Amino acid sequence: MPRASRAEAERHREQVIEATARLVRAHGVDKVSVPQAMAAAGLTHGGFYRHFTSKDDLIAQACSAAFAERVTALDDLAEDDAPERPARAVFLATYLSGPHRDNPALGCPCPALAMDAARAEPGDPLRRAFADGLRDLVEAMKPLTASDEATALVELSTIVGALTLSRACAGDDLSDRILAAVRDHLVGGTAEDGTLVGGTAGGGAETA
Amino acid sequence: MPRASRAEAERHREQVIEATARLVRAHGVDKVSVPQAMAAAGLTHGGFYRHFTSKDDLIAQACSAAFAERVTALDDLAEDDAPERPARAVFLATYLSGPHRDNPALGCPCPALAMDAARAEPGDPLRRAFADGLRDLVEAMKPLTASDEATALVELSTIVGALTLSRACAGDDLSDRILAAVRDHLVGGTAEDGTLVGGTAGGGAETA
DNA sequence: TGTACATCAGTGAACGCGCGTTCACTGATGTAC
DNA sequence: TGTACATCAGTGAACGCGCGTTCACTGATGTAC
Repeated sequence: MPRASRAEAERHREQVIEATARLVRAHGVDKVSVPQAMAAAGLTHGGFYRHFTSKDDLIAQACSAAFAERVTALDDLAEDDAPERPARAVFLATYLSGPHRDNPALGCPCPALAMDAARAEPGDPLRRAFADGLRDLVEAMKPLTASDEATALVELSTIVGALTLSRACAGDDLSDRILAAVRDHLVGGTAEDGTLVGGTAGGGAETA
Repeated sequence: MPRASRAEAERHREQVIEATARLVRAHGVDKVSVPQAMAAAGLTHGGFYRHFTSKDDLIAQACSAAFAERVTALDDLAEDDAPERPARAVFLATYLSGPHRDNPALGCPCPALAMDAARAEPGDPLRRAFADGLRDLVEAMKPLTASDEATALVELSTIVGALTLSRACAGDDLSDRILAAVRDHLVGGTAEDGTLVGGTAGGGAETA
């Protein structure tokens, strides 16, 4: 493959970013290599620097792509809001589900990338990408939870912490108990919004 | 230093574990090398395998040490409980403080190590060390929050998520707003336990 | 529309580096008498 | 208590490996006429 057309090259660039957005959520920033990311688009590593200025550059773009993907999903969810199937309850139950815990690659970038972002140097583009993405995600959550930023931040903190901890002890009884406890707390009996989602049963789709 | 006494060797082992417990919380499992960990006890890397069977072994022991350190701190805090200075409020305000956000090395292992544990292979001793440590930490929290496991899990999830996110966007306005929102939510006006800790002011000690 | 040529997407070998781990060696410690 | 010797904590060089990055090269694409 000695020379691709501009359209092909642009498609390759997008494939690399999308694949990295998945790989990085599943395995962490340090465990995704340039050769791996390029291979995901069927390319060898040599051409990497025609698309990106550095590995850090790619990682930051992958982080932004992951947040953008989630914001779109949240916007779609908010549009499908209905009294018998409140978007907030659907969002929380899906977020706090076994499938979301077990499939970080397509899940929320907050639990997956927050510590990588926290450990990035001040000049690392990942820091800005994460902060900007987080801000967008909080904005997208407001219509679902309440219009108040503080409430959205508390609710996001709660579900991010729950998913983070449940992933860390996956395979242990405690993992499911964490998800169930937080699900009950947020969408169970005493939630501000009345919802139809009640008990401690698991399940839910892969993304939210 | 060709041959240390057994007592010295044991002290070296403990120094390596303690130093690694700090390094690993600050920089992550992948960023702490065997030479670094040994250097923290004034040793070269060659003698590493007289103390540990592998790097994974050291990391797991460091994780356990970090949890043990925190459980001790929590037990001490519970003993100092007083009506005018409720241990729960002290714990939460300290946990959700700027100093705790900015000093992961001596802080809670949950936000610092959860994703490293989540990404460890099933056979990796870090997974078991984290799950066991988490269980101990939840037990130690019960006397502070409520005697109910579910409540402790919800509260822990909330503060772990808040610290994780605030670290990821440290340097940005949003970082302080996350900590303030969750602090107000948990120890502010509507908290189940009445407390004396009220507003949105920052501060607090380094550990809790 | 057809030809000549510059552009540049992708290749694959090479670089220097730090990693986890191994090993022959040193010499003080710990022990047996 | 004093001596002889085995033990073993720590040293430092070496291993194979994969990493991020660079670079000379290839040849189809895109463009100028």
